[in-house]
Formats: sequence, C-alpha cells, structure tokens
Amino acid sequence: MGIEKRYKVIDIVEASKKSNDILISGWVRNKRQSKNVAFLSVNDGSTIKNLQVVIDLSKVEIDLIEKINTGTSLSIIGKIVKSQGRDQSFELIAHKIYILGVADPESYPLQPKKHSFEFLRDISHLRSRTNTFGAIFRIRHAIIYAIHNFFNSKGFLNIHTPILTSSDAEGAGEMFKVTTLDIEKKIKNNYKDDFFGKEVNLTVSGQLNAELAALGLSEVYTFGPTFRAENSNTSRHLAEFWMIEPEMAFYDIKDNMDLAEEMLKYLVKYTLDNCKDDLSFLEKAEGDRDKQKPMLERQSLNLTERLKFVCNNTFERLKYSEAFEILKNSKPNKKNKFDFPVNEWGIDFQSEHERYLVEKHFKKPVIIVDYPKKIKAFYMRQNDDNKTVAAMDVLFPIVGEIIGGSQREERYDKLLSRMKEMNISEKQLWWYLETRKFGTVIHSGFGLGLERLVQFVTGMTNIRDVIPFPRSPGNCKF
RNA sequence: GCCUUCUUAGCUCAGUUGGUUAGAGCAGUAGACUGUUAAUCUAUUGGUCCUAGGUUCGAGUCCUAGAGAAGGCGCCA
Repeated sequence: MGIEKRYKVIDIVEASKKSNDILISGWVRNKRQSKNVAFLSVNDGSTIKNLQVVIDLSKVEIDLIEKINTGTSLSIIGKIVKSQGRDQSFELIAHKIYILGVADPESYPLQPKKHSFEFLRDISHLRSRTNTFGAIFRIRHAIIYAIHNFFNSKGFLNIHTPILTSSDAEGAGEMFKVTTLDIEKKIKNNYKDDFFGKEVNLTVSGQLNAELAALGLSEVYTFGPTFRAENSNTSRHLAEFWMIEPEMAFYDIKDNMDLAEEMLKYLVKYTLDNCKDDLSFLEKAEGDRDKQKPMLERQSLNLTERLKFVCNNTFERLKYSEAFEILKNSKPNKKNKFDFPVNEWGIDFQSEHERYLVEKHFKKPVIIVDYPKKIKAFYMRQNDDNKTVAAMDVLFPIVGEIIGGSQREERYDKLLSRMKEMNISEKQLWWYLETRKFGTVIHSGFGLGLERLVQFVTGMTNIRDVIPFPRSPGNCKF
C-alpha cells in the first residue's frame, strides 16, 4: 500500500476505471456474509452510492473479515469488474484489505436501518456517515459553490465583512456579547477596560459594511456567519447561520427583485443539474415519510417537481397594499380562520398569511414590495407616498421568508430624519451617513438565508438538519 | 418567551380499565447457508419504563414539580 493512487467511490460507480489493481478507502456501511463470500458496502462520501466490495472468503484471513463491521474504516486494493448483482454496474473484487479503524458493533450507534432525525441530531459527530446527511451536505456544498459562481460571473466582488462589530443599531435582533472581561468578577459594565475599549458583539448582518464597499466597488456580496441571540424555538431559526448579502450600487428595487429571482432560479437549477442522485434519494425518503402521514399533510408535489416549479415559474410580484386586499377579502379571513385577522392596513403579515398567499392563492413564489414604513428598518428607501418603503420579501412555500431586502435610502436628509424618528444613534453611524454625504448613489441589496435555501432544496423540515453542527437556544454541542 | 404533545431495550416503537414475571422488529451474540445488497433462516443476550415526590392494597399507566425533545406561534434569514 502507498504506491497505488486512491480512487474515490464516485469514480468507480459512475464510470469504471480500468486499471488493474486500484486502491479505495472508506467506511463500511453494511456487511453481508455467506459461507464462501462476503460483501461490503463501502462509502467515502463522494457519492450517495456505495461501492460493493466482494471478498472470496477462501482467499482472505477469516479473522480479518470478522473484525469488519458497520462503521469500520478500511482501505482495499482490488480489481474492478462488471457486477453480477443487480444494484450496481461495477464492483471491486478485493485482493488485499487493510483495516484502518475498527468500530465496535456493540457500541457503534449507526445501523443499516432508518434512524430518526432527532436521534441523528444527538450524534451529529457521526451523522455525516449516513445517506441522508451525506446527500444534504453535498447539496449544501453545491449551493455554496454555485453562489460564488453566480456572483463571479456577474462581476460581483466577495467582501468579508467583520464578524466582531461595535454597531448595535441595526435592529436585526438580540446580539451575542463578546468580551475578555471576567464576568465571574462582576465588573460593572466598564467596557473601557475591555479588549476593544468598547462594547462589541457578534454580527447580526454584514449589510451596513457591504453597503460601504458597494459604494465604491459597485457590486459586492458578503457570505459569512451571522449570529442572533433571539430565543427562537422553531424549525427555521438558528442562533448561528450563514447569510448571503449582495449589495449593488445603481440598482433600484426592481433591479433588486430581478437579481433575487434570477439568483434563486440559478441556484435551484444548479442543484437539479448537478445533484441528481442526492436529490432523488431525498425525494424517495420524503415520499416514504409522507406515506406515514395523513393525506392532508402530504406534499402535493414531490421534491424535484417543487424545484422545477421554482425554476419554471415567474415569481408573483405585488405590493403590500395589494397583498393586504387579497388577504382581507380571502375566505379564511372572512370566516375568521386566521389567528391574526387582516383588517387594518399597516399590520405585519404573519406566517399564516404568507403561507396562504404562496401555497393557496398564487401557488408559486411571491415577492411582496412596498411595505408600510413603520414595520421596516430605518435604512430602507422611503417612497413618495410617505407611507411605504421600497422593501421586498421573497416568500417560498414551506420555509416562508427566504429573502428580505430593500432599496437603501441614499438621500442624506431623508436618512437622517428617519434615524431620528426611530432613535438610531447618528453618532454611532456617522460613517454610514458619510456615504450619503459624499458621492451618494441609489443602491439596493438583500439577505438570503443559506440554510433556508438548503432546507427548500433538500425538503428537510427542520433547519437543524441542514447545517453540520447546529446552534440554537440551549444547544451548542460538538 | 407562549401553546400543544411526547419521553418504555443500543435504535424504531407496542403496552388494553391501574393488577402476576414489561413485549415486538432491527442491531448485538452463537450457529446455518454456493453472489448478497436494509440478505435470509434458527437460537439468544439485553430494561433505573426521563428524574423527584405523591395518590393507591398495587403505578410503565393517575396527580404535582423538574429536565429533555418534537410540532405550532412570535422575533426573522
């Protein structure tokens, strides 16, 4: 061992490499044994498919074979041949087997059977060895790659915005404090003695910094971790998640919507084209789970149908006021079926309202624009009606709000007066204001939650299952 | 943070109206079997019924509190 080139499982199951003796390494998913022959299903994470390894028991030490169980890591040198079995076209006839690490079958928690996602979440350190999580993480990678691809092809620059931030004026949620002070000693909030000499938090958004860069580089995007200390206990919130935030000079709200729609379609199409095996595995798994559910809770479209649906349909665009009228006159509202009635212009839509618009009324992705200014952030551009701002939310089935964005207020006076109205410290954000003082231009941007997109593409119902090591209230394991 | 539900073998789950020694499938272990594919067949090990109190002649089952989890809601991406 050592001289042979290591092949990946995907190289063999997709197209036979016809060298004589080749080397494969991976983890055993399953062993099947009869009197004269044993079969191993070996996976190395390169594909959802397993490599079938055939062992002639008369030619290999039996002690060695007995040490091999589900979870064992090994390297095998052997020959690729056409498979006699029905589930694969090629298989590896083992000539030499090296056990790298045994896995005690009495204590190894993964079995060749279905495990609940809750159980696998408790063993996140091992769950990437399962079919489902292998598929999810390969798809997650494909999406990340496609994001950079998309922006690069459009001339966007990737900007790293800081993770440590001293601005707490963004209003995007509760923040995690960062300090080197000894909290055991109960120092009375004297941040002058702290590492940075001031109060510092983990970022809740890279937007304000990205705006600075866009107002000089034209088109930029950030793609980094985001931290929210909200006590959110839902299947679509994390305390640490990854967000993509493009920020574009010379883009108005319509350009912004066009970009958001083009991008989502590109990313979904990319996974349809490049993750076929993983998607069809997830689709089948979802179908099996659906069969256990009552008719009403089942998906009306299967996974790839839902993805194609996004790619092939123009997103419905409408103003908040139009959405408000539709909801106000909707059957569930008139019959008092909503928990939150739609009666007064200016209310914030609840997720039941968004789901009605997306899943019942339009039956496709929806972009709502021009929200009432009093329910939106200070930096959003005020419309001429003096009531609304150029904000947009892209709503998807199941996951809800997948993108939130706006045209930014580029007029110094308007921005300043809005900050005063909303009690945002102009002293703290002097640098933000200066971009409007010197060479201001119209510009726009939005935030896309990576995990929510991965959730939609994989059909996973809990966001904690689309990030390798989820952080949520009361949970920071692994 | 609020509401609802759940917690029984390593995993997935049964467990009747409160009643003797708590069950199944899978995994594990032992064996059988000429190429299997969540292999099959036979036998078999394995339990603090989440924790702490309480009611009762008797609690896996009923009550109270706590812990953890899931789903829904709010906050949002």
